[in-house]
Amino acid sequence: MTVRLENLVGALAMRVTDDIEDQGPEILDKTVSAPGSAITTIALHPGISIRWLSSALMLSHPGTVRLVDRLVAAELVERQAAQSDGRAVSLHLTAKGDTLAKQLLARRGDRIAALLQSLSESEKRQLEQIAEKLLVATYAGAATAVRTCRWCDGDACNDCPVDAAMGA
Amino acid sequence: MTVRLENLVGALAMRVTDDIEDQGPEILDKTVSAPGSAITTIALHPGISIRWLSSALMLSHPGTVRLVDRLVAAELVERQAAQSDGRAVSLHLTAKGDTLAKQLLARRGDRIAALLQSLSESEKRQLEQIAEKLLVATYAGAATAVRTCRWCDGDACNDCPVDAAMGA
DNA sequence: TCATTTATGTGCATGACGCATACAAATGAG
DNA sequence: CTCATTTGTATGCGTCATGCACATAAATGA
Repeated sequence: MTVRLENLVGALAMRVTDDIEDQGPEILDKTVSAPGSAITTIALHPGISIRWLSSALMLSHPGTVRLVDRLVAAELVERQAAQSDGRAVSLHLTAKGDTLAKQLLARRGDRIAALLQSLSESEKRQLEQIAEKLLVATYAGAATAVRTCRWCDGDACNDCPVDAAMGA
Repeated sequence: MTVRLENLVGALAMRVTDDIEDQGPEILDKTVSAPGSAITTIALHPGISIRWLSSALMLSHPGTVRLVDRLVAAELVERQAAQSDGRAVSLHLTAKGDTLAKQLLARRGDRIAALLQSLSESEKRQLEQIAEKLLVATYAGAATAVRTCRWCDGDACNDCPVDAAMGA
């Protein structure tokens, strides 16, 4: 039985997620949200492998290979050889990709900030504590953490609760 | 410049949205999240037209027609003639569709409840107030409201802040 | 009455995706 | 050290969801 709080949280979460993801079509050509998530995930984890990227995007392995193909063709991403493992691919953003990542993250921050504008300072402090607590409670392994953080802004992620839970 | 609070809220929102949408593949065959959103949207707005459904799902009009075709073929949805407008289609769930909607919403509620479990009673009250305030602040017309509420549980939506903003 | 707008449906082409498979590198047992 | 197994990546192939352009039907208004 769903109670009111749960329902409001669900609705609000979708609203925020929409605000974040709907900018893909605006900046990228007209593709879906996956390319945006890929760009920001690579920005957050330079050198990430295709395998980890696929789990961040909840995409099949071949699907991720093809997505990276498209990003490479768009000159946003480069495949490099991983140092430790000869099979693995080390994904990095090009200068163009880095610019795009900054745009995506800046717009994400702007939109969330606009949404939170109506809160008082005390409400903001409450929300920050609650969000932090929930992110820690939701931690369930590195794979889900990489997925949860796929649109995170590394510069704003000081004292990341997910990282903290990961270390524990 | 994204601050920590904004980043945490964004990450948490994606986490909750994932929890809600990822059940599509589990219950429906193996389609994406759109069918689930369609089912719950029709459950919340019986008799909704294809046009409004398309704006709730952010899908093109032809894409929505095809999606409804699939749902009708799966015996989850029925097309009925709208009473006031001879062109419009009035979408309703079949008994099978209604059962599925209840399953989807129940699981959604369970997952969000599990997430919120770690909060104290006072934190839950704080979060409910904040979520309500943000949903009101984010209201931007009926189209976005239908979209924001596309996964809402009507039974849990007493005193819906979005409806209230819509009336104002 | 008729032109315009609105709601829905269809032909067509594209493109993203998953499955099965292939290949290359690492790992481990003997 | 050799070879079977596992792991990471890439490709052939088919499927299916999607959008665009267009068609049809009903409502609206001059």
